[in-house]
Amino acid sequence: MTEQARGVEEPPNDRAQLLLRTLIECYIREGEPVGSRTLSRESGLSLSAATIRNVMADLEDHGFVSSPHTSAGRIPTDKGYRLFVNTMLRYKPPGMAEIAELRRKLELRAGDPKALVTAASQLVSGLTHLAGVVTVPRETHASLSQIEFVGLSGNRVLAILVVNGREVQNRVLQLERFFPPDELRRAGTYLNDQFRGQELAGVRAQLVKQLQETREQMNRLMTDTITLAQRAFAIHPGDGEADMVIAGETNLMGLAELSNVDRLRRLFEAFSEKRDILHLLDQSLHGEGVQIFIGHESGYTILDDCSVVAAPYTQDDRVVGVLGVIGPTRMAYERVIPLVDIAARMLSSALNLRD
Amino acid sequence: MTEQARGVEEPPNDRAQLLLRTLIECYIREGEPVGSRTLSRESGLSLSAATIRNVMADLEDHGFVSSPHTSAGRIPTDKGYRLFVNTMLRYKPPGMAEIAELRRKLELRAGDPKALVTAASQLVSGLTHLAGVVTVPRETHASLSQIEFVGLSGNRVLAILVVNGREVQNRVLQLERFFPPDELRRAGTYLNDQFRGQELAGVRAQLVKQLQETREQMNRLMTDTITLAQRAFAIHPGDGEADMVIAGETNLMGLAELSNVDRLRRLFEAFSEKRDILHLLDQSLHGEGVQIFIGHESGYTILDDCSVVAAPYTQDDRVVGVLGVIGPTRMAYERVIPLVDIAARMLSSALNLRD
DNA sequence: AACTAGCAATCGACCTTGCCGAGTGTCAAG
DNA sequence: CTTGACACTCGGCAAGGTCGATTGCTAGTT
Repeated sequence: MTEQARGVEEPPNDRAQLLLRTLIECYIREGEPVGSRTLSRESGLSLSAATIRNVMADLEDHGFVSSPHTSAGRIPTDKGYRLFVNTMLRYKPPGMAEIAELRRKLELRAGDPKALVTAASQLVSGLTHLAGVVTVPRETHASLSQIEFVGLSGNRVLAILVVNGREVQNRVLQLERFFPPDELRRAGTYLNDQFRGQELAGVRAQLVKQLQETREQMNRLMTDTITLAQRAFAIHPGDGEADMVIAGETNLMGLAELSNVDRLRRLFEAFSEKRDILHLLDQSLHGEGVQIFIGHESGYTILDDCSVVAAPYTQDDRVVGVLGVIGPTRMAYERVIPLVDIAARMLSSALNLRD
Repeated sequence: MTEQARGVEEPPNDRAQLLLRTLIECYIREGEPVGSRTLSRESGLSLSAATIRNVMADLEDHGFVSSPHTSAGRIPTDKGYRLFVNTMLRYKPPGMAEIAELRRKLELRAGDPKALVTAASQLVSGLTHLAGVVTVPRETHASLSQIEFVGLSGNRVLAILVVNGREVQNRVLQLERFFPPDELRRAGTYLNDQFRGQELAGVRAQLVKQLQETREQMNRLMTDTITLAQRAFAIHPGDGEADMVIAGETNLMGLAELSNVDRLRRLFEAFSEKRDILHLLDQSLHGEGVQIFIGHESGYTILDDCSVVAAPYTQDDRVVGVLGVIGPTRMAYERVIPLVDIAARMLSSALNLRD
């Protein structure tokens, strides 16, 4: 029994790999099934079409390529793309001009995370002609810089939290009783003195503890202050769950592989639902560097025939979000992957720019 | 010379109108060109197909219908739809269940304009199976309830404006020098005493006047306070220009009349550009009640084959935005128009709910 | 043993043809 | 003014045919 005959999952030999690479490059370029004659011309090897057919039959047996029907060349399978991406990709880094544009447009928005994310999404979308997607940074470590209370009409109070010295969060609290302005001010001063510079999560924990201790002493004023603070520091809707910004979805329209209108609609609905896409991107949060999900690998049938290339980005050396693109499986990986990589780095550095 | 022969723009006679109405109702229902036999069956008049053909020829001469080609029935032109909508529409108001759903889901979000607008957009989109679009309320009259300053890192100061007793605006100001906390507090107290309850625009004007008067007295502290305030009340980016929320764009996919992929893409690009759509909706801001733009009437070629049904909504008896839907010219006007009307009223009342 | 050439078979893409049905315009008769 | 009859037009559909590309296989070559 030869190795071949056993039909196990060993990688194909060098020649077959070269041919697979040529085939995938051709297919990505042309978008049409590649036949043996074309490969014989383009591979660089001086092999006849007949020989190539034999190799192709092997590759098909091993599941790297498939034929849409008898007598239309071969197209890569997800497994074929995976091998291609893993072991035989020749990266083409973006040109200096593109890098410069990225840097310029991102640095322009340094200091405003929301604008940065939007810009990054639009930039990668524009440069790749695919859909760009960036999750908004999650507040992993949110240290309290300042808190203020402002009385609104009725029993409502506006809590303003300044976090990490630059981001501002507003929370409107509906309270049980009216708090006069000076009481609000006193509460603010107390909290600022007590908790400035600490993590929000930690503050919450301490407040609970204090509340129990103080309640025993029946100090009404203190209890109220702490209750007020607890409300302000309560988990905010949207605190934990991430959000994302998508740009250039329209680039996906008119792509041959998504010509099925119904599939395209479901894809767009997935974009506005966000849930599945976010779950997928979450997986890139852990793991370093560029992650690539090819076709069914994502696990979401909506993304069949689509690939996702994503890279985490950091703030203060912690991963806080993911930048990536979504496009057809047949995308120019050799250009997209380095671009996503660089864009994620630039976004990180723009996020960390202090002003 | 008979009236007919003069070929002027007089409306067609009753019978022709009835036939036109039947034709349009048929076409909206079926989506296919309507022939003379169908009309003869459905019109209720006992006329033969031949007679109807004569009437149709007249209607075509007057530009109310057109034939895609010889020997395919007739379809309405924009002008035909216009006459239909203006003079012979039989409204079908939405059912109680739908009205109840609208009211419930909107009242749930009373007090949060942004959430209201999003919900309204999704609701009308869902009920009509078209794209829902709502402009966010413009702050026509913004009376200052309260202003507070919070020092941030560096020379930056966060200004918090509470407007109309409920809406909160944050503005980060990059200042020339450092303002210590007590100076910020004094400025806040001064401005609150001076301007509480006044219109933002008025405040701006008064500040300019005060600045000139005070400058002559060389009161450094006062000048600085006023400069600070001026910055806080400066025209905010996005203050003047409106924004909007679109929901259910995907409903437009797969509609026969938008099957042209390229047209669909341009339409979606117009959605994300927003500019043209906003201009169009602006026209509905003035004018009362439901406005309808049919096909080319909008003046934007992107919206050819599309109609826009929109109605302004109010806050404190002033028009502050527009609620509407975008769909194919061939839409069920008799259901959509009353729905948009009611939805706009409900949005108004939800906006005016005090809590 | 590896490679190649040749060949038949297969299949999709594309075009033509013919035909059907739906629809129109016209005309003469009622 | 209405009607039925007739000729004509056009899109859609199915059947059939050609063309080209590609494959699998086999037999021959290096």
